[in-house]
Amino acid sequence: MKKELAKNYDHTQVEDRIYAQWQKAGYFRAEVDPSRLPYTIVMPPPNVTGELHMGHALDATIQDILIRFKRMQGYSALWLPGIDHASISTEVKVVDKMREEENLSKEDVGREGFLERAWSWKHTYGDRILTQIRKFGSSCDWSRERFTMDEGLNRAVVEVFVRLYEKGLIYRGERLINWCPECQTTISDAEVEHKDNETYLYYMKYPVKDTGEYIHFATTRPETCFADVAVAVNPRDPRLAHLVGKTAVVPFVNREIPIIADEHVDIEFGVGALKITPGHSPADFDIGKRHGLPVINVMNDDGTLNANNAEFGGLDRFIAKDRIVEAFGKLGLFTKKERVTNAVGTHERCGKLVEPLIKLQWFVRMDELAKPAIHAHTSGELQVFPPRFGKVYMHWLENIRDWCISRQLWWGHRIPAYTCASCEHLVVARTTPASCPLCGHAELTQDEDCLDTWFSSALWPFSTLGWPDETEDLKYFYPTDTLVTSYDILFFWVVRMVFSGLEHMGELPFKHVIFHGLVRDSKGRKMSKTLGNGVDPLVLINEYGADVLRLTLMIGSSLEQDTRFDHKKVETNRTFLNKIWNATRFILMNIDGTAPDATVDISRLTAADKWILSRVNTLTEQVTDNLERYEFGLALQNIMDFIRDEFCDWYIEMVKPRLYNEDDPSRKVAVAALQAVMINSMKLLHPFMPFITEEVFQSLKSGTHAESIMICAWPVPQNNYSFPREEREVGLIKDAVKQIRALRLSKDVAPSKKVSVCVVAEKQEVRAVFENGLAFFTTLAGASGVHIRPDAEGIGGDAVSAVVEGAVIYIPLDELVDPEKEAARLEAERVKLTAEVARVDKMLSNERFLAGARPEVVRAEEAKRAKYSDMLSKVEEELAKACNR
RNA sequence: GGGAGCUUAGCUCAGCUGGGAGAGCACCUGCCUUACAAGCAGGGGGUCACAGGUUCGAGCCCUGUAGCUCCCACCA
Repeated sequence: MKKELAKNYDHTQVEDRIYAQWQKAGYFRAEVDPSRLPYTIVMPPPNVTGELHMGHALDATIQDILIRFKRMQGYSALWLPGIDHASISTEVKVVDKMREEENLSKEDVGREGFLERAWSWKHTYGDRILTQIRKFGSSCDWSRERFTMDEGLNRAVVEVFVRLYEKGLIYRGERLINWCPECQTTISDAEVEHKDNETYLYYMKYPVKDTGEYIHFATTRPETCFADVAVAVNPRDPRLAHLVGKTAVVPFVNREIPIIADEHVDIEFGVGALKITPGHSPADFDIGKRHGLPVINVMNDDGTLNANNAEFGGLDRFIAKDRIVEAFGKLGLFTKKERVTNAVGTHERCGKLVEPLIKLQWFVRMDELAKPAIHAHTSGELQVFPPRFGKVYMHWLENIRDWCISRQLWWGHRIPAYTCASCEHLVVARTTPASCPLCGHAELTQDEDCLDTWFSSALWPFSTLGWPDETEDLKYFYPTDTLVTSYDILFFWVVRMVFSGLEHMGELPFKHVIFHGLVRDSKGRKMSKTLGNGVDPLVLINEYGADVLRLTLMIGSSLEQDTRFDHKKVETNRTFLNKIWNATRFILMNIDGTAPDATVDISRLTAADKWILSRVNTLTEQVTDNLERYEFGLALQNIMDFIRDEFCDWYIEMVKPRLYNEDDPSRKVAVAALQAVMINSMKLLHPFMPFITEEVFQSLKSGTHAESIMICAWPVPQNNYSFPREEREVGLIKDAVKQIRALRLSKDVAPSKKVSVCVVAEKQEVRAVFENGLAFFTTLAGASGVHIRPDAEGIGGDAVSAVVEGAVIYIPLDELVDPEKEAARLEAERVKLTAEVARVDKMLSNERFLAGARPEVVRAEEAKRAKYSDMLSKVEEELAKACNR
């Protein structure tokens, strides 16, 4: 029975069905198997907040390529999937939803009511995201799926918190933190995005007590005036030296503040004096500490000024700025303002201005934790791809500051700290203490705050494997092998996983980190909601299938660069799938009755068979090597080029006559070779395009094959399928066929018209090659009556000629031949070859080249010299003949 | 202020330790050849940003310049 396939590939008939089969067969499940090596990737958990975007698709594609590749290589390959609770983003979304749908606020529903709604959000959107990841074709081990807030991970979080606290690496303190008035929570330094802001620099002055003088200063933040505790000048500034030690007076609140000297002040800037506001500026906070100055807070959590602002209390910070300047002006204390751009901190989630505020918060002490993470990179133990990101990693760790981890949120891991209601003793504990260890009082209240989302993500590579329990999974799969992520979360996540892994596991969480670029739109812009230029990967999958999406993301890409996503590319990439599909159809049409076993009888192989099998060998080597080096784009290019340019365009065309002739003794071997080459190509392509390769494999496989391509062994090059001689010979025949085709077209010979061809080669072995490939002139070049001869005797001026290595090809075309044009064509060829020969000669006569270049390079150049000189002399002969006509 | 990346065909981009400039799209010519018109055959098109340097040899290494992009950063 011949199998028949539809003429065009239709992913809708394939992808979901195959994914379900894989899942049912349990191929995604990674077993703890001491007889095999583990290969582990933990998926960067997508936020439960939203939809998946192209970045996720790229991320998942790279990881799936690696996992499928390693799985086929025989590793026990685990790709552990999961979702992140995304504390702040989710909380904001749930709050919005609650307000819109129920007209309720957090305060209305309370902590319990809120968490109930948040969990229901998680279930709805979490499930949706996981369904979407499946659509990508991701071969995750779903039996090990985790959520950053599930019970096991909560245990890990509490354990880590307690351990770090007991080691003194977590502390609670009043520090200047970044406060987001919009989201009503603290955020870490990493979450602050500096943006250039057009604003004014205000020139103002305070009266200096008992002198009648004023001290001038310039500031961009007049609204924090009432938090000023000093005015500073540079100690080396002669203009203002006489004021140091005197006292200035802040109007309205009439606070007396010292005029101090500090190196930090830039003499050149403004008027060379700086108002010191430790409560609202990180730089000023440090200066204040140096001089033992007090800290005053003038702002409320919602961004309005508080009661420390005299009559300005209650005003919003932006309104207050103008009012205060106005009021200063009335007192003659404001002189001028000028336009200036300065960098302001914004919250990377909501984009709103962040306020530095003093608050009592929890911090992770970073200096000790950073050291081993720095060492891991300098020692080469942790490898980063592309390597330049290593520098970014180092720079950040070397300049790291303590990490503020507490958030004024409800959705997240609650801080395991308890305060005694009686003696106010602070207890950090794994479980709620029954009573105060200090005074025995039974009533303790837990800290209201939650932890930064990244605190739990930082533990992901080991918490997901069962830590703090010493599970079998943890012992076998940790440390993981490769982490794949986008470079924009290097600081948030990668660095924190590294130091957490080193601290709690004593081992790096992964050996390699791969950073890929961002997926941008066709114009190179970042995809974003506000621009509305985002592309939904699921829409594309519905229309074109996941294979095409994956192909589009990977082809012609490198890790170095962001990639542009263009819908047009998707459309053209689809044709490659169709190519594969039709090659398969062709093979199936020629497999009749019992499908032959794909093992090939070497003794019956023709030169063409040997050539293509040898090429598969080389391809296998290239693809494997490129995958090992994370050169995904190159590996994919290798396969595509092979399938299109060599297998389809040449080999299939070459074997057609054998297939169409039922009596051809080499027919069976051709079918077997077709099948073997196709199956091998599909194996190499499978990590990139899992669905179509499986579908093709299922159509072509015979009894001796595995039941799924997913569990096939990765191809390895085999010496007995390496045929360098046939590669050269078929190469020569291809050259000859191409020359004939080009000649025909240039002479406007109708495709249907047969031309007779005469091949002249003086060497017997060259003639043998052409004798062997005689049929190809007929079938591939439209030749009739091909003659192969040792000399050109009797070939007259009515023929056009072309030169290949070792032979001249003549086509008698009678009246179509224009001697002048022939001469011009040959002359152009002669010029080209002369240049080539000269170039190669120069190299080969250079002793320093012979001494310095690699031997294979020298050999290649020598081969070129032989080839080109031969062709050049033949072209010269033909040219002479043409000119004599 | 510090650092990184990019600049290759009209467009989008590859080019892996230096060794005859590539792909896809677009364009031109000819073909519905029984796997595929979502196709086949053939073709045109590039001082590899610029200027120096190292080298027998540079798109690739070094220095500098220009333009674009990004990251980090407590000059108010």
